[in-house]
Amino acid sequence: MIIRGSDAAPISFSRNGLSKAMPELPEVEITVRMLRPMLIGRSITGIENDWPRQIATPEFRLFQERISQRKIQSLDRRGKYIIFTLDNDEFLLVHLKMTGHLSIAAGSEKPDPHVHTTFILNDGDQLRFKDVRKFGRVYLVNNLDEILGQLGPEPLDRDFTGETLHRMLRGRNRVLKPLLLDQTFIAGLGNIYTDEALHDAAIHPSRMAKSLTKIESHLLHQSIRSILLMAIRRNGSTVDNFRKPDGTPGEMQNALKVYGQAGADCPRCGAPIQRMVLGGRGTHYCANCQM
DNA sequence: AAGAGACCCTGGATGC
DNA sequence: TGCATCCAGGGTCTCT
Repeated sequence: MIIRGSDAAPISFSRNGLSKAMPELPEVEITVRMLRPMLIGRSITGIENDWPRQIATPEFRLFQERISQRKIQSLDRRGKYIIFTLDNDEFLLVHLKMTGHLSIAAGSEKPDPHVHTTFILNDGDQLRFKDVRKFGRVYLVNNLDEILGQLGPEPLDRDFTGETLHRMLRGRNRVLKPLLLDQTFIAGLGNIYTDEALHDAAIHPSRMAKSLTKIESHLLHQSIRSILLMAIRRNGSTVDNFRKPDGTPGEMQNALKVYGQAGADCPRCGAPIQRMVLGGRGTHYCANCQM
């Protein structure tokens, strides 16, 4: 199931005790929505690349050959992947990871030094993939399952209900926070919105998945959906670095209640927000009202 | 099935 | 003040 949608915003906090953040489902969705009307129907006539490892598959020369002269038929999202459907039934996939960013620029415009892959479009404009940390990857495949086959359900899909989540959590002997970050469990959640959803549902991140009651599972389901939808409505979170494809920031960062808020008052109960490391990831929560 | 650790990479923070 | 070094940060893969 592919989500027909919009554009993305990675987040990035400066170093004062906070953290860097990356594009999660809402930011990828925003990116897709913004790029879609600008790209559908246009052709890729060539590619420039100064860091071939950004092309995950196939090998660069083959990639170059296969992408050339391809027309973009549609633009979609699945989890945190951006999917370009090409006119030869191949798919160009982009994962922004932490600092990736896609934008369209005139060919005459001087590129940012962190742009490593540039798709030349038929009218001279360019689709630029900028990525400071070089974690992001580009894939060209003829079978989507090759890359997306293992992804879990889409949290905003109609089929993903509270009952679904309850069934998925039941019997899972795993700590909740790392499980929610596992893309094969649910596709699209990242560190920021997982912390926010758990806080919203008043559930402690270190609870075991199987310990959630049916009511708690339904609450968490509702929180995951409402947090993601709010983030999409607010054009994603921008802290420091993140920009939408048109260069403007998102607004969701102003609505974050726990992520990056260590030491601040919990908006619900006033107790200080804590930070701990769970599954190797910074985790923000309120020890007083998340049970 | 679950979890720990490594790896990818950069730039801001820290130490000297 | 300037330079060198350290390490956070998220997703994925490998190994146990």
